[in-house]
This record gives sequence, structure tokens and C-alpha cells, in this order.
Amino acid sequence: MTAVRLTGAEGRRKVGAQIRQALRVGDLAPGQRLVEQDLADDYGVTRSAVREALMDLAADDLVELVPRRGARVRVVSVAEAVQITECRAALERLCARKAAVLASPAQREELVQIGAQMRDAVAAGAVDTYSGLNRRLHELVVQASGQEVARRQLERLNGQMVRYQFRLALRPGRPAQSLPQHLAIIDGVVAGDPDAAEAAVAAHLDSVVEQLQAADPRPS
Amino acid sequence: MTAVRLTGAEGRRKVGAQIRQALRVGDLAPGQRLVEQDLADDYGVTRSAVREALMDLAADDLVELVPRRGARVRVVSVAEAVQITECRAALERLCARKAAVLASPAQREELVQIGAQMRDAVAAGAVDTYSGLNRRLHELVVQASGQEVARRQLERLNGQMVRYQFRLALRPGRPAQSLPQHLAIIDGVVAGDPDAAEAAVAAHLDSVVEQLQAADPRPS
DNA sequence: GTCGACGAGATTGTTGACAAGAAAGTCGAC
DNA sequence: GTCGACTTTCTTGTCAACAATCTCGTCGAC
Repeated sequence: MTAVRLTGAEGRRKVGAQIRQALRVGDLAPGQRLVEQDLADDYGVTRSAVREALMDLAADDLVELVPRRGARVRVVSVAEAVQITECRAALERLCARKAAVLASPAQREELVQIGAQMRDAVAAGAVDTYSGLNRRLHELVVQASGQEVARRQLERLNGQMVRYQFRLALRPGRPAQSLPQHLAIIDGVVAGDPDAAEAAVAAHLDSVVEQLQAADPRPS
Repeated sequence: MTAVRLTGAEGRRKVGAQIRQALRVGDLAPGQRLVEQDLADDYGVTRSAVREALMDLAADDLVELVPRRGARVRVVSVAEAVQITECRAALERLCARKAAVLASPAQREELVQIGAQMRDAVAAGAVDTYSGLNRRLHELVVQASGQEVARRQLERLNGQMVRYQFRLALRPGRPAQSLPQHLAIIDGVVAGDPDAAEAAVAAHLDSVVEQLQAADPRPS
């Protein structure tokens, strides 16, 4: 590797993105120590850049920053994952309700398409495709609601959940179970029925909480 | 002022707290530019400390950090304040519901006392006292819910609202209007009735949204 | 054999100087 | 008199060295 050492702001953004990516993929284990100099060498940036990137990540609760002791990948317990999902539910219910009223025709159209594609993906057993559509669905509902504040909060919350979402999607039978729930959300929003949309989102995320607890019945 | 120049972590915490305080009180106007060296001199810390403190504040959306152009106190429009309040409502509803089930006897007792003190404060026209009790009430409900994730999110949201909360509390007749709503929240939680508690919180924050929009009918 | 003190190495925290960029003020041309 | 280019000044961004602290391994005493 004879990569040029990136300088400055560019480097800082790069490190942040790289670490986030590594967390998503699972290259960085929860609890793992993150040594500034090592990261700087790995990514070819200076320690300052790494330092600022770590502070960013800590602000998003992705890493834990202990003074004089460095950074560790934050471990989110099942109990905390449940709390995060409860908050997601609270915020997404709000968004679903508003989206049912405010969504543009184009957005409603995309929702319908996502629903059809989800059906196909489940029928074909395409887990990855389904997972991507799932993300897009939630994202689109939030966008359509116009609730920017909620959008930012949800982004942060979702960032902390990647590990669990991944594990959840892989459970056999899970897509078949969540498909009707997702379709209900789509129906509610497309039909312009706030109550139905909200109820569908609530039911869906209740089911996620249930699955989380079933995955690890022992609250740490 | 011959104050010793604080060093390091201590300094960083101090600056953060000082700036937050200044924002609360209104010493720092929205949109005002924050020059790193000036703050460093004012508070007797190094520029590095100020820099890190500003990054913290930016993570909480209290200041806006424009590359190469420095930090400004973030302006939150009425429209955004409404969105923030909607998110608060979503999260506090969740907390109220859980608090109604989970609150300890001691916490229920304190809620009852806060209710009584609020009555007295309104009768006496003690706006500041009432405002403090208001804060404590919301805080206590969140604490009693055990929802730590929601607590952190609400803390962040409330930090952005200080200016509006302040202006709202000063509107004549506002305490008399919100008192019954607060008492309803207390009743719901103390009685252990999740539905009632949630509904009371929802009604209260709907009323806050209404007041916000009345304060400035023009969405920016 | 275990516990505790000591010391070497590793890691983070802090600082000040320097570089790069933006804003403001000045001068000249039209 | 006004507009635009240039220069000056101010401000932020970057970096590398230094200092403070922590961790871990080693050694010795009981």
C-alpha cells in the first residue's frame, strides 16, 4: 500500500465513514479497543483526524470514549436494543401519521412499488433484497412525513441497531412474518389513513421488540 | 481577572457548560458568531478546549459548525420548534405510559407533591417557581419510566428549545392554562393508568404546539 | 504460591506554531 | 460616485512534539 496520506478534513470524513462501515459489516467487534495511532496508520491519516472522527462517533453513541483510556466500540445490550426500538416506534408512529396525510403522489407510488417488490423478494427468498427494501420503506415514510427532526433522531437510533437488525433479518421465517406488517404500513399511508398507518407501524415494531427479546431472553 | 488558565479536560467541560449556560440565559444571541480565540480568552482556556467544546455543542445541534467559517449559535425557527415539540410528545407519551406502570412509591409521592406545589405557585403568580416545577415534572416522569434512551434524546431536544420555553412561560395566563394539563399527567401516572397518562401528555404538548404557532403565525 | 510494589512501554491529552482560507478594507479605473 | 480587483488582517484547520497517565509484566516479600 503506497496510498497517499490524506490531509485534513478529507481525511477526517474518510475515517468516520470507514469506521462506520466497519461497524456495519462487523469488522469491528463490540467492545473492541480503538487505538488512535493504529487507526491513523491503517487509514493513512493523522491522529488528529482520527481523534475528531472518534468524537463524532461518540456523539452518535457508536463508540464509548473513556478519558485517558481511549475509545471502545460500544456494546448495546438486548435491553438497550429494546429501548431503542421503543423510541423508534414512538417516532415512526408520528412520521407514519403525518406521511399518510402529506405524502406526495410520487411517494405513494413508490410505496406501492416497494410493496410489490417485497412480495417478490419474500417469494424468491431474497433476504438481502428484502432487507434493502425494508430500509427504503422506513426511510421513505419518514421522508414523506417532512419531519426533519424525527428523521435525524431515527438516523442516530438506527445507526446503533445495525448489528441487531442484521441478525434479525437472518432469522428463518422472519421475512414471511414481517411482510404483512410492512404491507399494512404501506396500505395505511397510501390510503391516507393516519390511524391505520400509525397502528401498523406500532404493530410492526412491537413485533421487532418481541423478536429481540426472543433472541436473547436474558436481560443483561 | 487574574484567574488561572485552566488546563485540559477541566477547561473543556467548563467551556461547554459556560456556553450552554449563556445560551440558556440569552447572553448569546441566535446567529451570533463564536470566535474560538475570543471564547478561549473569555473563559481562560486554550483554543483546543474551546474547539472540542464546540464540537460537542454541534453534536447537540446547539451551534452550527461551518467549515472554514467557524461556529454560529443555531437559529431554530418556529416551524422547527414545532417539530421538536412533536418529537418530544412522541417520546414523552412513551415515557408516561411506562412511568404509570413502573414508577416507585417514592416517585409517585414526589409527583403528588409537585402537583400541590404547582397549584400554589400558580395561585401566588410565581412564574419562576412554576417553571422549575414544570421542568422537574417532565424529568421525573422520564426517570420513572426507566427509558434511558428516550431520556437522552429528550435532553437533547429540550436543550434546543430553551429560548422558546422561556418565552412561552412568560405569556400571561399560560401557567393557569397548563396547570390542569400538568395535574392530569400527574393523576394518570400516580393512578397507574397508562392510557390516561399518555393522553394527558399528548394533550399537554398539543397545547404547547398551538401556543408556539400562535406566538409566530408565519412559518419561516 | 499469592499478593503487592515497582518500572518499562504504550496510549492518550495538550500545546503552540504554522498553513490555508475567508472577510474586510483600500485603492484605482471607469 | 460606484464597481471591481488587490492587499491586509483575522480566523480556522492541521500538524508534530511533548507531557501526563495508564496498562501490563516483572520482581520481591511474606
